Amino acid sequence: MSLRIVIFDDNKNIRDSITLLLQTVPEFEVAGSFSNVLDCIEDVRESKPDIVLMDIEMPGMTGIEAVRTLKKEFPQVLILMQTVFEDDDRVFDSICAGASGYLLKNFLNTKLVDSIKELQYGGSPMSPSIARKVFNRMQQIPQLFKPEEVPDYNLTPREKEVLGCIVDGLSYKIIADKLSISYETVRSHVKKIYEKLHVASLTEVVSKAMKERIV
Amino acid sequence: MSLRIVIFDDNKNIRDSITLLLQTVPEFEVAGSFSNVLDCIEDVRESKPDIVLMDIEMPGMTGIEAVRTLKKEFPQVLILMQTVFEDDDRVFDSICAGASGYLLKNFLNTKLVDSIKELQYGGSPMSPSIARKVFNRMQQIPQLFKPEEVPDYNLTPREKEVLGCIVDGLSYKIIADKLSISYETVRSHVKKIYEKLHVASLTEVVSKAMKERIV
DNA sequence: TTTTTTATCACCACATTTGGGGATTGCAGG
DNA sequence: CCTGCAATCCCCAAATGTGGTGATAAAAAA
Repeated sequence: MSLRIVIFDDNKNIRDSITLLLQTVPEFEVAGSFSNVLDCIEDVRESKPDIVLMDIEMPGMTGIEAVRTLKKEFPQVLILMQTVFEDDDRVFDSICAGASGYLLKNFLNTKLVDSIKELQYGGSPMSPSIARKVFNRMQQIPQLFKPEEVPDYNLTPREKEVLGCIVDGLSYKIIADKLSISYETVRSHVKKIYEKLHVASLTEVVSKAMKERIV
Repeated sequence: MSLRIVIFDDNKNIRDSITLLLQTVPEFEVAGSFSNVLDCIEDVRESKPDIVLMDIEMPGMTGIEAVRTLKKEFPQVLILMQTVFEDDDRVFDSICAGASGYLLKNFLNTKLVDSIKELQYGGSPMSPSIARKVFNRMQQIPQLFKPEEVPDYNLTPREKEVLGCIVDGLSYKIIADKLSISYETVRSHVKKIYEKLHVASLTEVVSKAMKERIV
């Protein structure tokens, strides 16, 4: 049983060379090839692909928008981004839009066929630098991935309140005013917070509090 | 120049076979091989590896804990998880702990050498099913990965560098030291940052920078 | 009931940051 | 060539934050 593939890319040369490349694999079938994604829903409805190769930079609508659209209409279709861009925005946008793989174009010749097979068998092929970006991003936002481990530091309610003000960038004086307590009291709370968070400056407090989403 | 690799795995057979496998590659050097991670800091300090292969299931301390520990002490060391587990918890825990790759053991023989090379050249090798998991997870939490509007504030490279240090909680003195510039220069940069971000204190800088993901 | 924790306040000495001025170099664009 | 700007450095005075060592009253836990 053959694997139906369609290509969206505004560059005819690329479409053609991809087509040629894919035709060297018996079980692949290029079911369509389009220069823009304006009618992508119709195109996909008619060509019934298993896998879509999607460029990002295209006239009219971007490939990323098209991914969003297609995934809503055809959730089972696997989409492989193939593009020259590797800025974070476009990479993560594509993934969040529903792409299942992200291949940089300089890897096209050597990796495209393998990547498509990997997609088919439940993988998510990416170029190495993309994979690293993904890892880094996941490490930057740890609390999203392990909602379990939210350190508590057992701050008291009042301390949390003060902490909130600090994170908002308020000075001790203003905090004292806002909470209707004395400057020295604010200081006391801050000292406790320092102890409990194991830090030694306001900037560290803000940084730690935001990273670990205590606020 | 050779690449130093150490292995943590409680199974001697596996350690030995990995060692044999790696020895077939001239530029690889197995700098150590340990059956547990209880002394991993010491082990790594002494063997000075570029890359650590880490099993998860080990007596005493898990490989995931070890990753966290090692990454704190030796941020530059790249860690490749190599394990039989592919439940979401352990996969994402490992990544968030600081691993730079995740290889299932049934891929060891065929992929280990390639994966290590990929790590070295800035990639993050994963077994296909792991990659798919990662994509799925990122798609589940889209709004947090979506790079909404990321205001730029046109900070200069140097200013961004200083900003990074501030967010890390460093004081002007330390920053000056770290960037090998004078205290007064740091101040100049900070003044500029204040202007550009429209803030008036370090805490506001940290807060704003983290909220808007400038860093 | 006694002890601990929480929230409040105070003082001193020291460190760090902030706001206000300037200055020099070197580089890129008009 | 001149202008603008990034990056480097300097000084002073004032504001703000930090570390240490207290204290008191009320509430919660033991």
